[in-house]
Amino acid sequence: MKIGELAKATDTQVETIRFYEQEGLLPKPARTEGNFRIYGQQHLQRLTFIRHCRSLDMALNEIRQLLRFKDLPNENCGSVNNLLDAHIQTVTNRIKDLRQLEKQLKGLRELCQANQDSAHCGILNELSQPVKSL
Amino acid sequence: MKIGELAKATDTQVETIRFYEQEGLLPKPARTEGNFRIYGQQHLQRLTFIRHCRSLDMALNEIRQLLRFKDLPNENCGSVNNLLDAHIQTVTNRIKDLRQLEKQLKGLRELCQANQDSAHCGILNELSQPVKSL
DNA sequence: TAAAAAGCCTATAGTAGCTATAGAGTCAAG
DNA sequence: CTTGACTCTATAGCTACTATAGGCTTTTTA
Repeated sequence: MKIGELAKATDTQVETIRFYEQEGLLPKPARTEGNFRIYGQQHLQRLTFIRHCRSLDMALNEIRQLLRFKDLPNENCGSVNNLLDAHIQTVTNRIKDLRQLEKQLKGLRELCQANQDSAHCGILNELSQPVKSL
Repeated sequence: MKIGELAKATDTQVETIRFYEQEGLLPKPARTEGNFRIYGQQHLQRLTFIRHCRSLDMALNEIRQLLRFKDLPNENCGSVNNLLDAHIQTVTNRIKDLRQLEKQLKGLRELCQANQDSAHCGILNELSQPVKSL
């Protein structure tokens, strides 16, 4: 399978695949005589794994760790659980932050309902004040 | 006021201030004989505005636009409202995405409660499957 | 008064995870 | 045999900073 086919099969950009190789997430594949990369089922599976993790917003470093566990099938998988728990916590925290932010933004938005001139715009005036919270 | 004082007054890193200058968000200040930057009240106010916007997670480009409106006090501020509305929408969407993600991650986490060996870990196995949704 | 410490300067590279570009080579179809 | 699609490497760009190196200025301390 050439890189374009692998790209289609995993819904990934060609450049991204080369980038993962460079990052050591995907092993270097064999090459044709014309120097084209040739991939097999193992690559397909590994890239599928990576993309699935990315769709869950995991960092490449987290994925690197998960791949290490996958490569050592006799290891205890408690670390996988830990990693996932930590990631869930990160996401939960981020949601909390964003909700807070949303509230602030909506409050700010209410300061100017009319279309007046900038000099009297409640939003611009408020933004000129020092940050209070957050 | 020297750069360090401005940094303290606005709770900003010195490097960040120089970066804003380079980006054209802060006007170039006067210099002392020894080539140190000297800031006045205007700089303080402008940086306060920028930092306030950043604390609301606005992009530098959005801030650039807001600054333009601020600099033209006779302009109609309808664009300010539009910009803010768009930003609120972005944040709201991001929250929605993250909630969905959180759900998926928690579902994934339930696939492995025990500490077994990696080869039988429900999480690693699931991650090896192609992405279905999202 | 001299030396040490703190602060400032510029220029450059690194962070994350790609995306885009340039310029060249390879391959299949018409 | 030429066109077009695909591939190759190397490099730069994106965001918003942060960090580093190496050198100057100013302030503090002995």
